[in-house]
Amino acid sequence: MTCGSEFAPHLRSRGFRVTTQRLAVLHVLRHSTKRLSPGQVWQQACLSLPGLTETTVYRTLDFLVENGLAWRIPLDKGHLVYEIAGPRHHHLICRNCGDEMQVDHSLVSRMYAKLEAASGYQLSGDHMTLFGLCPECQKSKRLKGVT
Amino acid sequence: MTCGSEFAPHLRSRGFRVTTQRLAVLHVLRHSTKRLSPGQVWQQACLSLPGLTETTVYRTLDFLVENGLAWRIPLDKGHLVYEIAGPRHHHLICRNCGDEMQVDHSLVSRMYAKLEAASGYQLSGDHMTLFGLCPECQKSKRLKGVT
DNA sequence: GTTAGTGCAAACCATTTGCAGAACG
DNA sequence: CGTTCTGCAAATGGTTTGCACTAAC
Repeated sequence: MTCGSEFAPHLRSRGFRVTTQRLAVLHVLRHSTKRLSPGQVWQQACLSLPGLTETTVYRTLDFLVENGLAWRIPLDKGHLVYEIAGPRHHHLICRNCGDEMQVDHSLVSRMYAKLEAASGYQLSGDHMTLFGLCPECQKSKRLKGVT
Repeated sequence: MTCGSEFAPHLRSRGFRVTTQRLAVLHVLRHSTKRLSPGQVWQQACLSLPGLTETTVYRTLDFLVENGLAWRIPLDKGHLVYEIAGPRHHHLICRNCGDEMQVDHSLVSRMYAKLEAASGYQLSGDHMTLFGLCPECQKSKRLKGVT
């Protein structure tokens, strides 16, 4: 559970307490290459902090999202995954093999501008997750109708 | 419960049965200006078909999504809403007042192409929902930190 | 010492499942 | 008539809540 120096000031400066539970959850998110469900965060955080409660993980994740330290992303069937906040990017997920790929925000920033101009909305820093078929699965076709 | 003539052929031609329950759910989706949660679909469908079960609504919605007659969209906190399938478009939702606005797919089609070119992925006909502040709520600022 | 934050256990609620009966074709 | 689909009721499982206790500051 390193990461204390990375996140503690951010928390303290806003009047929040720096607890081992929060650091454990932050540590897991910070070092995961994948986005994680609450259950997965809990399992992994338990390794460094045995006894950690699932309840606390839920509360901590909500807390981190509200304070801009983590992002919450709803996947296709409503399941939520969490990711450490950082440079803005988006994800493509393969409907067939589940592969996840990151794409830089620069690829879509023009579209954001276009949408704002057309709608008058001021868009949030939303994370987008789009679904499709990865290059490998396109080759090995003969799928059950997934598009 | 009109809509029979609109959807029945599509169902029958694929070997599915045309039931009053399916037509009732389709009717609700077809005539709603908003996207609806399963519970909302159930409530409204019950008006035209008393006795309809929530279970059946869930099964029907899944069925419709799998067969391309409806779209399932996960909102920010993982709650699912459903919408009748139709010409491709996307939604902007105001984080403050909840207002929903449609935007045409043409505004984002170039981005889809760019992403496919950059990633090698073949993207699905995904529906995007982005969040932000609608013009009205931008004016009446003094919000609780929503962005 | 105060108060925010946590653990525990119970409650919650939307969704899913098994099975017997209804109704579509 | 055979099979798909529905209703019912119970189970499920992820998430939330209340409250007493712990620990950060």
